[in-house]
Amino acid sequence: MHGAASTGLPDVLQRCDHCPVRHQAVCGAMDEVQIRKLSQIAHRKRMVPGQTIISDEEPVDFFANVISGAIKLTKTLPDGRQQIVGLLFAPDFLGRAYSKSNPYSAEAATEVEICCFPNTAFERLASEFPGLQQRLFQHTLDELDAARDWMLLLGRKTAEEKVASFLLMLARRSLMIGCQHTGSASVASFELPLTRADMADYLGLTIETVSRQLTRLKTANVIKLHSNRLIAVPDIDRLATAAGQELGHY
Amino acid sequence: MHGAASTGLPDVLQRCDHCPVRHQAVCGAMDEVQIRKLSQIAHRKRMVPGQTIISDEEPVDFFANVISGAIKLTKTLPDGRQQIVGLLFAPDFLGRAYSKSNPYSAEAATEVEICCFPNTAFERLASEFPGLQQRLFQHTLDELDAARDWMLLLGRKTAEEKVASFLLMLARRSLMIGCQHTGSASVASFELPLTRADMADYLGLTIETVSRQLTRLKTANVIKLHSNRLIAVPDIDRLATAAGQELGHY
DNA sequence: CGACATGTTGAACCTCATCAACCGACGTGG
DNA sequence: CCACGTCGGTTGATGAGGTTCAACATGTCG
Repeated sequence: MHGAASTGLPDVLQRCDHCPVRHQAVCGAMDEVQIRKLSQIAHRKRMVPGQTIISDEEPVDFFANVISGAIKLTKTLPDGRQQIVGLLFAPDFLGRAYSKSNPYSAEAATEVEICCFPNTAFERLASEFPGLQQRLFQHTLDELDAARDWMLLLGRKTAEEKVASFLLMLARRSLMIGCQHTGSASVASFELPLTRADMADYLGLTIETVSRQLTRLKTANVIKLHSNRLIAVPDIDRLATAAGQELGHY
Repeated sequence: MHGAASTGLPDVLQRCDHCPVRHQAVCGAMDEVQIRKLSQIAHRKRMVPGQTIISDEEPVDFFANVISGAIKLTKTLPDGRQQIVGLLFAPDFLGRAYSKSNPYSAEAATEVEICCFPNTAFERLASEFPGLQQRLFQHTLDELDAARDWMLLLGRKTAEEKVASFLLMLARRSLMIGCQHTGSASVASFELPLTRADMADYLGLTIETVSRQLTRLKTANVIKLHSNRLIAVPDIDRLATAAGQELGHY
């Protein structure tokens, strides 16, 4: 249950140097000396789907990098209606600077592996090293952009556009990641990191509507559903059109 | 048309020292020496309702503090559907660090007065003075929280709750501001900074629905409409309930 | 005064939510 | 081994909440 320990190597040697997100996450801003300090306060954790990572009730005493899997940030109304306000993937950063209390909860959507740092130690490191702070700032700006994109989706898009937009986001992500390895395959295929229920909570819809729109997109040959979770996009431009983004930008 | 010039005083003396947001805006983090530097690169601007301040097309070469009025940040779909993704009031900061291009437009919603700084000079100041950068970071975190609150509203709230939530936000704002002067009046009354059309774009609704929900809240005695723009809230807790927030927190 | 912008109200329509039945996969216990 | 419940997902029927279209009211400005 503990990634570092399972190899038998001392933690300090094992960690960070072999970390898959060493150069993409916030740690990317740090040099060898810095990273050594960081690795001394870091430890990995595995979570199973549905497991709560942070709650909007209790104070949080750690930050974390996402190493693998997907984490959903959720907000809930008193009567139980829920909205996913953010989705965190591989090199993303979890946690809010300058505040112990979180206005939302974080929950593992899939199997998740994270790398945790105690609050205080990490903040001290950040104040010593402005590059780290700047990286956090940058990441927050990206999250803000994403949140505002999603506001447009939630407020103004139709159910079909919403589902298509979500798939488009994942398709682009999978192409981005894929392109580093292969040359370029314009056929994106990927696995859905969310259940229908989570998709509904992310898109401001119901489970049923999500399901229906998926089958609509399937019968229109915009996507292929190999299984409940496996999706292929033969023509990404058609998907973009279905998402209401008239080709070109982005 | 130029606030500083109209008094006949030299700009450097006039500016900042008498600025109404001197201690609340990002400049609040700066001491006398810093603020003198800042005042040398700053200049005020007035805008009329509807005037575009920054466009998502063109690059932006300035930051700005909002001194008075309301600014709306908007995103638009290719077919014209629009969503307001942020609203800026008096001590707020306009502009995005680390990026020339903006993913949204900014437009004056009311009469607006802003205090502009050229991009490069301001960023140099920020790098000299980490307190300023941190203040910007803080402000960005607040914007992110607000955006995510709004995602919950857009995705999960009913039309009535949306309108009530918007009014509640303004009511609380007016109480916050009012409390500094008067002791405490639990009767909030304020002026709507947005037209019905803008409210619709903010709430993900149509003009007609906004209008109808306003009259519903009026006939239910949750609010009083003195004119199209003037609102009074006799019992703010009832408004909070109508907004779907079961008393207490926030 | 008429033209125009802003806002309200009514009627018809449509998208999406709700309620319900059903399916297949999986795990568990008799 | 199979009956059983559960979970995630699909599909259908129905209806409500909001959009759309249209008429009208009000206020402002030339």
